[in-house]
Amino acid sequence: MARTIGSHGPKTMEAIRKAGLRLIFEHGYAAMSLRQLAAEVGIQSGSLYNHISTKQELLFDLVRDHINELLRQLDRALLGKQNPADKLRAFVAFHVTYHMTKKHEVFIANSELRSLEPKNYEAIVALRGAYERRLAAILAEGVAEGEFEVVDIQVATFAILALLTGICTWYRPGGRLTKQAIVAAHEKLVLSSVAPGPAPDRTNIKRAPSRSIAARGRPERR
Amino acid sequence: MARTIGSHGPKTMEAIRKAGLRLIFEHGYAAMSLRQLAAEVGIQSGSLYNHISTKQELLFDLVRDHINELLRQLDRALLGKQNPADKLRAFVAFHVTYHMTKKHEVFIANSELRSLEPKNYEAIVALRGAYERRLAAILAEGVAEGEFEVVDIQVATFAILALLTGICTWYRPGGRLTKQAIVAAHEKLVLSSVAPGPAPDRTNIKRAPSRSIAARGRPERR
Amino acid sequence: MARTIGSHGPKTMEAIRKAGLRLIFEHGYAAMSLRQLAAEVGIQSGSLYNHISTKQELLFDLVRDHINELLRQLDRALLGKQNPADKLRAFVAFHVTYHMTKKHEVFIANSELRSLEPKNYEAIVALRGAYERRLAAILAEGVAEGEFEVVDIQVATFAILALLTGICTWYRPGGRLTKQAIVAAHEKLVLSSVAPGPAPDRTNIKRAPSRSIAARGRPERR
Amino acid sequence: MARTIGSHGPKTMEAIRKAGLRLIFEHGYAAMSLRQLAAEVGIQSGSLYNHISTKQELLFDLVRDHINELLRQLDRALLGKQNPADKLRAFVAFHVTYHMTKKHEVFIANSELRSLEPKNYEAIVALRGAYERRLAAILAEGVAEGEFEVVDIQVATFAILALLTGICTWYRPGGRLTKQAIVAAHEKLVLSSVAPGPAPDRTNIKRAPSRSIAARGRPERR
DNA sequence: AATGAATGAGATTTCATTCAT
DNA sequence: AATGAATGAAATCTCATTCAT
Repeated sequence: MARTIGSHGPKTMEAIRKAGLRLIFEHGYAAMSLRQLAAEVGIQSGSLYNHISTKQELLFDLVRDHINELLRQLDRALLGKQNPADKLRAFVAFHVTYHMTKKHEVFIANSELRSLEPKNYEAIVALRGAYERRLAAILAEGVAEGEFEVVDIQVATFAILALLTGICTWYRPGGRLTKQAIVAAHEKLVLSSVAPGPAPDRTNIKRAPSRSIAARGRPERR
Repeated sequence: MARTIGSHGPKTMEAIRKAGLRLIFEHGYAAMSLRQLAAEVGIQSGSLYNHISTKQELLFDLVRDHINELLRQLDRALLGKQNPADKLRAFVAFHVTYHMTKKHEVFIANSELRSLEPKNYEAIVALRGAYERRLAAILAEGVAEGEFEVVDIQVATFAILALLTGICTWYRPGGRLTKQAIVAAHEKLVLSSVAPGPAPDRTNIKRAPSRSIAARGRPERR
Repeated sequence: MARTIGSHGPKTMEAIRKAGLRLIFEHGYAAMSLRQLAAEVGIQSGSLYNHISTKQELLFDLVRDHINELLRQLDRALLGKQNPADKLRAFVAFHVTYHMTKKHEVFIANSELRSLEPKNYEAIVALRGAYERRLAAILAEGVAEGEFEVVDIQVATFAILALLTGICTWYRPGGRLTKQAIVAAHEKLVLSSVAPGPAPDRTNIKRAPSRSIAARGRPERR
Repeated sequence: MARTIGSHGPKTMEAIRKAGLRLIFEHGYAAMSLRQLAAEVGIQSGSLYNHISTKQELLFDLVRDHINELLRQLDRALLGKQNPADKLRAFVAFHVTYHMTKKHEVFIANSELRSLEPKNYEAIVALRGAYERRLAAILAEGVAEGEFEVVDIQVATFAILALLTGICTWYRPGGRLTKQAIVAAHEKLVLSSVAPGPAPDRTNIKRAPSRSIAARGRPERR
């Protein structure tokens, strides 16, 4: 909408990234055409290639830069937190807040991994693993200290991340709830979810032998 | 000349649906070409049109049929459950189990809504709303009876659904955990998450005025 | 010119090949666009892909099929010739005649080798080597029997082939000379060129140590 | 900001010509992009236009300058030669030597005529005609004096030129033969080829009525 | 004389869809 | 119900060329 017609100079690249994020968020990588993107930026589609090398590289750059930033800021948010509950609360608050601010980036980084070419995919999954391990470590520490209780750390990690990341499918600024309320709602859910508590009314569960977090496999391709 | 190779007879439609589910799951709707799909089935792409009317209709049918089936089976799973905790446990068990069995369908029904044309989109969102309302109602009942505690029912509904649906991004049969273990892990997480419990260490939260579940807006399009 | 509008069925492939030969002959492979080619055939450019897999494959097929045919017919033309002079005369007559009939194919097979991708290039050069070796063998035999005299067999082979192949840059049916006259002119030139005869008025020439024909190197690429 | 890397000053034009010759030789005019050329020279493609006016003009200049130089040097090489055989030997020696030194220029001047726009094409063909006429005149003189025997002077002219020009498709310095040996090999072939000699074993050939050399037609275009 | 960014045309290739057979 | 060949639009990407700086 902010069509800076005949966009020029070093601002063009930034405009491409911003428009790219929005279009991929809305339509998906495969469904976004470079013509659309160029039109959004206000240039001819061929002119995009003065700034990007391929469509695939654009996606890769967007995702990689996002995850790097995410990791950097997460580590800052966790700084100084001592006990597992504080860490977990900080993790949730950071994650939710960040996702409300950068919902395009976050959504894309989760949903468009399958659009990455193998080499790029490997690189991103490695980065993502680092982020997941931060949460897994917090949970493991809490379990070890008896503060938390989960059936399986890996499953809990994935589940909590899915829960938190779900925000960017429905959050829109100016909605019914304030950001703080949304953060609080998620803190309650997550903190409670790992609290020692009501045993499920089932028995003979094969307990997870390992609590190290395994790499998620890539969905099989043909 | 005709019918040299490839499947034929009434089995073809089923083969198309199955291959379509897998290909859309792997590559996404936009990135799946009908040539790919036809090749998977063992026919020419033109022959697909003896069975489907358009690519879009195929997606719509797959998603609609899935959600209808989901609702039907959910209602059966909830049959006879009386108190909110039992209902919630049944919901989780059903949802997780179903998602492990039909991960392609479930994933597509969540991730490819944006690929539906407006009319189809509306129809599906309406169906999905019915499913969401089942969970929202359980939570509301539990809160009313003092069994559950959440900051906001709508947020909790979306969060729990996101948590549960996350399974289909990583589940693979034959993995480290049995199905029952996975179900149990999720039951623990979800049941705990809404248990009356550790107050978040924040105050003055603007409480949600309404607990009716609002329709999620569709992401704005151009 | 023979634009069979809306060309259909199995004739299309033949039309593509014929038009492709002419257009590559006239403009060169790189300068021929598939739109041009399709227009010539009377179809849309996308429709070409019902018959060819890529532009490069079209070139490769045209060149390979031509060289195979050339070899086949050469061997037939040489059948039964006993002494080197008869063989050489037959070679010249065949080569010249063939080149007048198929000047497009011949020209392309010589001038567009550089447009072949490495793998295709290797395959064609191997085939071409077989053709060159036929002539080299005739010359070697003639030299051994004292009927011919050349300074270097490899150089003579390349030179004679260049001489003979030059025809397709200027020959046009209906010109000043009959085909027979053209053949006779070339027979005279080639037969004389290797006849024992006027020593060049130079001395101390480093004689060629080997008379085996070496593979021509591919022009270096970047 | 400007002039960070890459050649500059008056040497740039020479670098462009040299790189252009090599790239056209290797890939052909149509397949050489100005980006490639600029990269080779070490500048941006836009900067080429400080030195050339269009891609087409670059080709034209390269070809024209080459042919002019060729003519100039040929005339110097023929200076003082009296009888046809000496002239022909001098022609061959000059041509072969020159082609070994300037194989890029020679090859392009022969193979890229079709890439010239009509006006440029006419100009070059006129120049080339002058060169061809030098050889045709030598042959005619030799035939008139009874020193040479050919079936048709025009055909012989074209054939000998093709033979001699073939060198630049295979010559590479440092190969098996010395330059002198290569020259000698070609002198033998050419001098012998026009020597009165073995009548072809055919009869009733329609003799060429004219011995003036006709202009080669340009290949028909669309 | 060089850069970097733009243009507008055009390249090859793929797509969903149609239809006579 | 399947094929093979067609369409017309659209995809990504490259091209020669221009021009303000």
